[in-house]
Amino acid sequence: MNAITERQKFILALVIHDYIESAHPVGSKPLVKKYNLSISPATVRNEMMALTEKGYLRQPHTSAGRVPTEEGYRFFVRQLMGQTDLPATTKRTIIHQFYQAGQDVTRWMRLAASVLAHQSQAASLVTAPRSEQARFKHLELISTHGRQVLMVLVLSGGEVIQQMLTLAEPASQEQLSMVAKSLSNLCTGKSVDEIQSLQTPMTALEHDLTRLVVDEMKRLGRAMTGELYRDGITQVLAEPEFGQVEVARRALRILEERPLLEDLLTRTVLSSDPGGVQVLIGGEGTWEELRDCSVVLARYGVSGLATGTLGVLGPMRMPYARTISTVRFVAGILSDMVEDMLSEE
Amino acid sequence: MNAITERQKFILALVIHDYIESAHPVGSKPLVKKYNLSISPATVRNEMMALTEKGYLRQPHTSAGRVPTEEGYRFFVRQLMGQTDLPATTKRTIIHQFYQAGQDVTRWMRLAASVLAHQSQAASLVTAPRSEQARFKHLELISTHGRQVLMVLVLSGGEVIQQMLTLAEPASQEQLSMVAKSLSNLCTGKSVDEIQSLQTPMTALEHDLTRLVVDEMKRLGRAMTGELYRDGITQVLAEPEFGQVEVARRALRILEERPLLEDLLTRTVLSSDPGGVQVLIGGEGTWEELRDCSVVLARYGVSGLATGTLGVLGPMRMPYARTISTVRFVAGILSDMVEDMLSEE
DNA sequence: ATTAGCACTCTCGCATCGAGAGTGCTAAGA
DNA sequence: TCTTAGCACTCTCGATGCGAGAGTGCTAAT
Repeated sequence: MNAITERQKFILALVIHDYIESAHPVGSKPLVKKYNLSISPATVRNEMMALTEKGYLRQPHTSAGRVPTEEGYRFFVRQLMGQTDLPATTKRTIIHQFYQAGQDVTRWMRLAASVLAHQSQAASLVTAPRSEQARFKHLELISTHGRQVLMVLVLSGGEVIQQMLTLAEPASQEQLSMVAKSLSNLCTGKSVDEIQSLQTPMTALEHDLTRLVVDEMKRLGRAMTGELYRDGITQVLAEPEFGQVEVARRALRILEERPLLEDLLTRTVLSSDPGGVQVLIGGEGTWEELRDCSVVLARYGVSGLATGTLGVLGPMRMPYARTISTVRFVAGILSDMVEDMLSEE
Repeated sequence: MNAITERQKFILALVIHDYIESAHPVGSKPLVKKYNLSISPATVRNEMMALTEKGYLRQPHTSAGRVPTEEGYRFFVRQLMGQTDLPATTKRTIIHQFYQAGQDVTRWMRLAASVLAHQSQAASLVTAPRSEQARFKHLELISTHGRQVLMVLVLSGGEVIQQMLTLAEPASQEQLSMVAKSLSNLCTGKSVDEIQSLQTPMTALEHDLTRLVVDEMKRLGRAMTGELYRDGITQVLAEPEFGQVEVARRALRILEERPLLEDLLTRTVLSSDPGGVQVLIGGEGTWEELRDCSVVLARYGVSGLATGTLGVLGPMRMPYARTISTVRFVAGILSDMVEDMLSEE
């Protein structure tokens, strides 16, 4: 009984399209006029009533136009919105920018955040790629002064960990290089667990260093997300729905406070595979902070080896088609780059 | 003729104090009552009139209380505000947190931003320490796959630059280590210019690598500020003066858009020595974006070797005494840490 | 020099009102 | 049965007016 007719779908799509564009409740008469519909406002009104009953539209007050509900947006995103793609020229520009950023992961991240923010006119978030099970790649010990040593640990995902440490006994750079080399040979390609259970005989120094390496690898493993890169915070403040500062504040908190953000990511894309795009509309009953917002998230990288998250936060009235294709496109670029990086190594 | 009397100073200080606390224009009668003044409201009014003529106070409209002008705040900060210091317990807590962060520069930065934001209830900004004239410290070449090599370049300020590069000819890890070692010996302690003008005979590979090293060091030198760390953006949105989103947006842009920020830093603290705290009140006629804000900035680190900037952005109605002492304190901690790092190396 | 008294001014909240927009319903037409 | 013209109704929004309250500036007395 509750099946939605084709015409209703059409009108729903129009209403959403118009509302996304204008941010004003959509009335029947202007809608007919604007899109040159061959049906009368009265008919549109009837259909709107039906859509309101089905829960896809609502009216802010008795006599105002219609506004999409969260359910309406969801239906739109799932079934009505065509699979669009970014214009070829836009794509080329973006790819060119990434190309110029060279091999510098930090610059990729910043650039990705910037591109997402500008393309979607919203706030963006990118987390640096991380290996779920990082593998040891290289260890370097650099003598600095007295017993102070700079340890540089390189992992398979490209992560570089630097840590100052103080030796029990002074050691020359030659000795340190020897130790680093032998440990590198021993551990290369091994995971934390494998290194931890090594039974090879070692000197005291080697033993201590191994412990340190294991500790650092574990510490990195515990951090759920890598470094965060954000952009477009001020952009999103320009949206009319954030005219009330409390609304903006509530939404932006989720980008600023790590625990909130990690909760969100953990319960959505963190476990998903790279490729798919997830759309969260209006907090989905779970995230009070996102009540008035939508979030488009995707995971990028190579599953099981090195992955990261990227996404966009904007008002619920968001140009979904464009945003989703942007997110998908940027995720694809970053995935390619991570892949390149891994295959090169 | 325009000398300000002691009593006027006293009243000005009271008005500012009260306004900072309440965010409401301060009237003569409530002021007398609240602070149990031994003079009458009428006298206070006369003094307020004088202060208004001198440009330290103004009235939002004919019949409202007084509000401090930018000039008023400046006078207050320069001459009226006593040198306060953070409570000892607060200091201890902060120091403890830094102590726990170990030697990880990234964690220092994040922590510094967080402490600044929470202590001053405003938005904070910290830039990573950078060497003005970075010196070469160590070079490492790590063979990864085929002709792909990961170059790790360590500079005196502690900066680590990683860059993937592709060799013209394949080379073994042994060969690479040899080259890295000889170049390290050659360049250690040298500045870009010195490396660039080296006349030592080299192999083609060494020559190419030297060029790369020089390029990277120059690139880093061009970037005026290191990585940025921000916090407290949502905190500052809670301040009543940012109830108008456009006001908040205007102010926050300066934190988000690098060019704006670099302009601000360049023309204020970037050339100053670590230690001093600079207070910018209401844009000082130069920064339109900061019209309604104040910024407290300081430089930290070791002059000429490695320095960074930190600061706080909040409404003009800001608890200056507390904010300034917080900024000074955190700058001191970071300076100590940078100093330690440098002396250890 | 200080202060009590007072008239004056301006904001703010509240109620009122009319215009405008858009609806829901009804009844007529295809 | 579906569509549509017509119409009364509802609700928002901006303008207007008004009274209360707060705080000032001035004057005159101490």
